[in-house]
Amino acid sequence: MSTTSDARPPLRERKKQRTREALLATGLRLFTERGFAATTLDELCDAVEVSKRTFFRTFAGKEDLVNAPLHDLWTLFLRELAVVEPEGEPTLAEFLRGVLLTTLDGLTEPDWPHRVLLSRRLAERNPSIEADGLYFCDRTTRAALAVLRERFDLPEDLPVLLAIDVLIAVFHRAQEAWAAGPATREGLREHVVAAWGAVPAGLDAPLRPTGPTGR
Amino acid sequence: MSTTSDARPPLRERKKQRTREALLATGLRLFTERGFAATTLDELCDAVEVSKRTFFRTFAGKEDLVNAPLHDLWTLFLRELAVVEPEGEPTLAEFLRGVLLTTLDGLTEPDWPHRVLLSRRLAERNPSIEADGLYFCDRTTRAALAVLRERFDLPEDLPVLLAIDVLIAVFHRAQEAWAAGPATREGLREHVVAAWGAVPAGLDAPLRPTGPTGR
DNA sequence: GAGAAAGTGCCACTGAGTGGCATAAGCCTA
DNA sequence: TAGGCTTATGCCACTCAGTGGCACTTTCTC
Repeated sequence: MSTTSDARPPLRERKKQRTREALLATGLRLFTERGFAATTLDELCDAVEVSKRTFFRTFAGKEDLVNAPLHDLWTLFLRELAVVEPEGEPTLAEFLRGVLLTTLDGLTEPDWPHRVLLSRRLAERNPSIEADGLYFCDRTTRAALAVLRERFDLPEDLPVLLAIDVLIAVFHRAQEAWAAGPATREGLREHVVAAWGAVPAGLDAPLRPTGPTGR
Repeated sequence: MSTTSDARPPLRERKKQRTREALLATGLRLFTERGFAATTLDELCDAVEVSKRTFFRTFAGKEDLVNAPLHDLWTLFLRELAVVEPEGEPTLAEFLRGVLLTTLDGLTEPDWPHRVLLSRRLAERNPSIEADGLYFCDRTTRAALAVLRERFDLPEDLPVLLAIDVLIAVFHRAQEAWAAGPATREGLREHVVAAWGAVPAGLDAPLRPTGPTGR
C-alpha cells in the first residue's frame, strides 16, 4: 500500500520540484521587492533554506531563474511544433504563428501570466537578465529549425531561420506591449496576433519625412 | 608651433585610444589562442601593462571587448540612419537595407573584417558573449526607432520595431553564414543581400511533409 | 534490510567587477 | 613656463557569483 494515488513522479523527483518551486517563487519575490542586483544568492538560499550549491544544481544562475517562465513557454512550443498537424496547406509563417498561439493556450498553470510579468519587469531593468533571455531564444530558434527539418521538406536553412527569427521578434514585441498594460493571459494572445499583423505593415511602410512636427 | 600637423584629437585622447587598441588587439588574440574563460583579466592586463581598473574604464567587461567590432558597425549604422537621404520613395524595409549596406561599405579600417570574424567565432563558443551581443543589438533597435521617428512620419512604434528586428535578424544570419566561409569583406555584403531576399521566401515557404527521407 | 544511486550541505577557492583614494599626466591660463 | 585645474591611472581591499571536491543523508531497488 505504498499507493500515492496515481502520482507518477517518484518522491525524489517531487522533492526536487518543490525546491525548484520554492526558489522560483521566493526568488521572483525577493528580486522584485529588493532589486535584482541587491539580492544576493546567499540571502535567497537562506530564505528558502537551501544551500547555494543546490541553487546551482537547479538553475544556471540568477538570470536563469528569472527567465524560467520563458523557458516553460518555449519548451512547450518546441513540443507542440513537433506534433501539431498543419491544417490545410499553410505557409511556414502561418504554421509557426498557429503553433505559438496553441502553445499560449496550453500554458494553464494559474500564475504563469503573473510570473511572466514579474520576469519581464525585472528583465527591463536588468541588462544581464534580458541578455540571458535573448540568448535562450536564439538557442530555441536553432532547436526549432531542427524540429522543422525533421518533419518537413525544407531544402534550405536560412529562410527557415529567418522565419523563426520573425516569430520570436513578434513574441518579444507583443510581450513588451502586454507588460505595459493590464497583462492578462488572453491579452498576451491578442498582442501576439496584433504584432504578427504589424510585420508586413512595418516592412512596407512608406517613408514620409516628418511634416508639421518639423522642429 | 605646437603643430602636431593636423591631428585634431588632443594627446590625452590619443593615449586613451592607444590603450583601447592594445586591449582590443591583445584581448582578441589571447581569448582566441587560450580560450575566453581560460584567459583571466589579470593575464590580459598584465600583457598590455595596464591596471584592471583601467580595463573596466575602457570596456564594460570581457564580453564587451569581444563585441567591440559589432559596436563599431551599429554605431556607424545609427549615424548613417540619421543622415542618409532616401532615394525615390522607398519602403521602410528598402531604406533600412540600403543604410545597412552603406554602413558596411563605410567600415574601411583594414582589419575590421578579421576582427569581426574572431569576434564571431568567440561568440559561437561562449554563450555570455553571444548574450551580450544580442542585448546590444536590442538596444540598437530602440535607438534606431528613435532616429527614425525623428526623421519620418511614423505614427506607430510596433511596426517600425519589427522592421528593425527583421533587419538585425538578417544581419545576424548573414554574419553567421559569412563566418562559416572564407569571410572576406565583400562576402559579408553579399550574404546580407542574400539573407534579405530569404525573408519572404522563408515566411511564404510551403510546408510539405518530409517525403522520401521519412524514416 | 543492505547496497547502489542520486541529491544535498559544507568548505575552500577562483575570478569578475566595484569603490575609494592617492598619484601622475595632460591641459589651460597668465 | 609655472602654477593650478582636470582627468586618467594605479593600487588596495572588498563583495559576490559561480565551481570543485568530499562527506553525508535520503530515496530507490532488490
